[in-house]
Amino acid sequence: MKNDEKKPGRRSRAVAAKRAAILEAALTFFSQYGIHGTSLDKVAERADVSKTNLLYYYPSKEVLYIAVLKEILDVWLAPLRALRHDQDPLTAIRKYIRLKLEVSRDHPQASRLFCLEMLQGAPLLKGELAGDLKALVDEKAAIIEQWIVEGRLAGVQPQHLFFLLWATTQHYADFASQVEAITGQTLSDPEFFEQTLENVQRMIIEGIRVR
Amino acid sequence: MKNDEKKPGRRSRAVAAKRAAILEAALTFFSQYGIHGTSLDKVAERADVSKTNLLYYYPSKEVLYIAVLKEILDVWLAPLRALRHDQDPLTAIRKYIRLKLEVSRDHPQASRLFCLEMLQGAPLLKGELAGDLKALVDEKAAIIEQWIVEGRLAGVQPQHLFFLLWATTQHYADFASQVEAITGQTLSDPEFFEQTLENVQRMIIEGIRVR
DNA sequence: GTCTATATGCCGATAGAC
DNA sequence: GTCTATCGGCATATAGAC
Repeated sequence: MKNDEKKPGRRSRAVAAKRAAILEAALTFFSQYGIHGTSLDKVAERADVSKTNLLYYYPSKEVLYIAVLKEILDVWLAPLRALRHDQDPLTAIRKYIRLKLEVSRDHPQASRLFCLEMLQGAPLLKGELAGDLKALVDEKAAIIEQWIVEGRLAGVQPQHLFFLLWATTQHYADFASQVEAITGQTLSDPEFFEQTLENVQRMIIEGIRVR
Repeated sequence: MKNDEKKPGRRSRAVAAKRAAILEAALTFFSQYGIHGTSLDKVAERADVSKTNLLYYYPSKEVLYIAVLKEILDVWLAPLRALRHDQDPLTAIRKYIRLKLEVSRDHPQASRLFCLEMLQGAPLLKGELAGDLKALVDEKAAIIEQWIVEGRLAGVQPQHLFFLLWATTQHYADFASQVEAITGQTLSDPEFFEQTLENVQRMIIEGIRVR
């Protein structure tokens, strides 16, 4: 209690580890079955704590769910934050695609939970969406627009470009089972990852019209 | 019982109407809350039948869920079926984007339920995915490849092109709340629909590099 | 085919000892 | 902080009358 935030001692470090274990276990199930399809028993078992103990750290299922959501939102936003105007437009977007595809490879569960939340109308994320995300997107959209004005990027509406980028990169995480059913491969296969990256970058930058 | 399939009489027509009402109500809830987040009470209420009666027509929740899934799979596949080799490649793909975007506008719930199922690893659709879908995709991928060989389309791997097309068009249904949070608009607004279509078609066909 | 009543099981959350 | 025991509610599904 004394030093919960700063200079974590042995005790609070153990506590933090436990909270982290619970969060991770929760993400595993929430991202696949949703909040309703997940029982606290399962989460507790996976995190190797008792259900009562879990409820000691997170007083209700919804509190736990929101805690998980907040964590993943940062992961999801990180690549976009990296977009700056003092870069070459095409290089920047190529890099953005790589970063986002890495998220799909390394944090597919985060991507899926985010998607799940959106499908439901984002009831628990509406605030963040209208606030933080909207502000961030507006800021980055201005960069895109400037590039277009400078004639360094073809004329498209920035929001639609973002949607195209998000949708395409997340697809490999959210629809992984479909991707696997059709290609027989996963992003965790380095060869398939590079091949995917190459194709996505090329299609978005160059389009599919023959020159 | 006599003529359940052919020449539906008054009785079986009434039955069919009831089954349809149940399916529609079920889609409404399943697509938003998933199978676990949906109670049969709610579905029954919405379809204006008693819960017991619902269970008479669909003996279990899972049976009902699968029935709904099967229905929407057709809707989802229809645009792809329309793709033929004897078309101009770019015209065909432009049209495909329009059809798919119309599905996102007119059947957003179907799109969302499909997405939800994918997120879970498509446990109840794995069979169809590996069979029907895979076959259809292979067939259509061959068309794309032929266009490429003929020099009428830029060189990309057909599967990745499909993923790009699917992801982008479905995004406007599945992430509608995000789209609305950022643009303040919906596909049901005709102006926004045309603007979206225009942007998506241009980005995919032309890319974002300046010429 | 449709109803009322109910069996049955699961799960979130709390009480209270230690 | 962690445990055992348990409450209370909800939801699927069935039994059986009409």
